[in-house]
Amino acid sequence: MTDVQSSLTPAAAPAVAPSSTPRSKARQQREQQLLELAQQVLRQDGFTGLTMDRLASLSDVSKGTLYNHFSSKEDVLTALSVDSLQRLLQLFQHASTFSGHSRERALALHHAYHKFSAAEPTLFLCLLSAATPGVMEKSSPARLQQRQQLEMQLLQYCQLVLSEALADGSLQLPVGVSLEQWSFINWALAFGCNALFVPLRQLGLFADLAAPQVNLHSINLLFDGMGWLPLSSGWDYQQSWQQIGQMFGSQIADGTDPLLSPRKQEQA
Amino acid sequence: MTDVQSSLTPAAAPAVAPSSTPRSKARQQREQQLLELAQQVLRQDGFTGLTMDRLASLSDVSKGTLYNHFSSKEDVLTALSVDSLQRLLQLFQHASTFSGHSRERALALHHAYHKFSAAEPTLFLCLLSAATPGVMEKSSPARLQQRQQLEMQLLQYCQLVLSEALADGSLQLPVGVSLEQWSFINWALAFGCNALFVPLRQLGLFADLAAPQVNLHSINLLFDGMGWLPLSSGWDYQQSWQQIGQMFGSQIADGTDPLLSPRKQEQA
DNA sequence: ACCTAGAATGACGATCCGTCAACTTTTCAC
DNA sequence: GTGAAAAGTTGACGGATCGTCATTCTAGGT
Repeated sequence: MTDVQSSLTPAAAPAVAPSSTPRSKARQQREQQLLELAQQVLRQDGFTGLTMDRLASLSDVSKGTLYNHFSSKEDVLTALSVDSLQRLLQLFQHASTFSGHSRERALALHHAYHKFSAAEPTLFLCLLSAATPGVMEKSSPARLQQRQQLEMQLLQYCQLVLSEALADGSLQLPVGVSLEQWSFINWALAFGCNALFVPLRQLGLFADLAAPQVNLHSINLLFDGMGWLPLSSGWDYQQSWQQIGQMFGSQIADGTDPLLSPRKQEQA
Repeated sequence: MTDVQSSLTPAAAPAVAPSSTPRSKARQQREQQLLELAQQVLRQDGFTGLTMDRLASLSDVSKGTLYNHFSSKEDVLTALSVDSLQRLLQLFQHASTFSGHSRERALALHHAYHKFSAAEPTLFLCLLSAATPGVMEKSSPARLQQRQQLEMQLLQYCQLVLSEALADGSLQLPVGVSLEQWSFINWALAFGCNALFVPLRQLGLFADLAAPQVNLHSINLLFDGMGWLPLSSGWDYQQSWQQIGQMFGSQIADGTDPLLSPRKQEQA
């Protein structure tokens, strides 16, 4: 609880053992295809348009097989959220390698989160929906646990950067405050900002240019409040933000919501 | 967009005209009873347990009449979220009268939000669910608009307190930053914190004592980052928090999730 | 007492969910 | 190579829930 320093090297390995038997390998591959398809349906016809019958008929498997992968319709949403978290984890891993001072690396984590929500609004909405009781009540315990575990891993990246900042002296922890608390607060701010942004963007409100600005401002306020050096008054974080954006440029297709995002795979 | 100063006196009046004809008055009263009942069902049997047939059979009206009030099951959830926002609005109104300096009043708003989410987790989860596409797609446009309008009114309270702080000199707006941005950021942080807290609390994790602490810390970080005087280093906001809590003591039943919260009304 | 506009009812059709007995494919022992 | 057991697949089916609508009821006016 107090000292996580020792376990602070987040593993980039997938949350579940890849179980390299050819059987379950093919199984996982098909599951990915199904999730891909579900995503496509969500984008085209909204969350109301996603039904199990439809998903089955559009795919190359039957409904029975579909239910071999997902325990319920809601389980599909949770699975999509797990997928999103795994991709976020990769982005975080990449972001944490940004060459700069520790506060810039923390900014890179926020940037990754923000860019993901902007580039993949549908997946982000899955993330939001999967946090809803109506969905959680009907999802399989296994998948819920997977989700929670991934969230923990993401939080560990936050804690990693924070601990680096403590180590290099650019940040100091006041008495009575824990590392976990500050990383939780970072998580909450990022989640809140993006959760409020995405629906607004979906409605066409809010110029796309405003969102990153406000996001950056919010992070600067938080970090300045922490006393994280260099303060925003003594560093051009606008420029850092753009540099980080360039680093991510190739990783995330920005702007539009691409139809097939993670890997282009046609169903055979 | 730039100057909302003039319209910064939030009205406490209900969002919709009370339309005092005796007909629609009775109609609204019954709608309240139905929402009360729906809430009860949600608490007892979860979001999965809420069906229109069940709601109708438990109430004193038939399904047809139910659908005269709500266009769909999801519309009930949105209606509950509208109800929640109206109660939040009242709490905000009360909070904004706290006698203290402007930063304390802002803290009071956050306190109100936090306490509401802790005292009425079910209603807060309605608020969360109603922001979900699956629910929004099936809700009536009228009620969605009502929700948005109430959110605007709540934001106006944030802007009101911020503008007071600007007026008394305890806060200064940097160039390139708008009042709306800062109030939005406040909203996002509060939403994020509570949205992450509530599910954890539901699962029994997270001691109830930790949540307010972290919440207060997060607000202090944000306000310190804004340079809002007096800074947390020069004022005991822990004490302010408790004083505000006492002020709300009678307004919100703390701790447990009371079965009949807003007004005790038995169905005749 | 009668009439009419509007409200209430609950039976009904439609949709969608999740299951399961029958059927096909794969694996593996001999 | 063969046959049997294990694993996987299928789609028709039962059940649950949604939302509607023709019918019935009621309140208020003449």
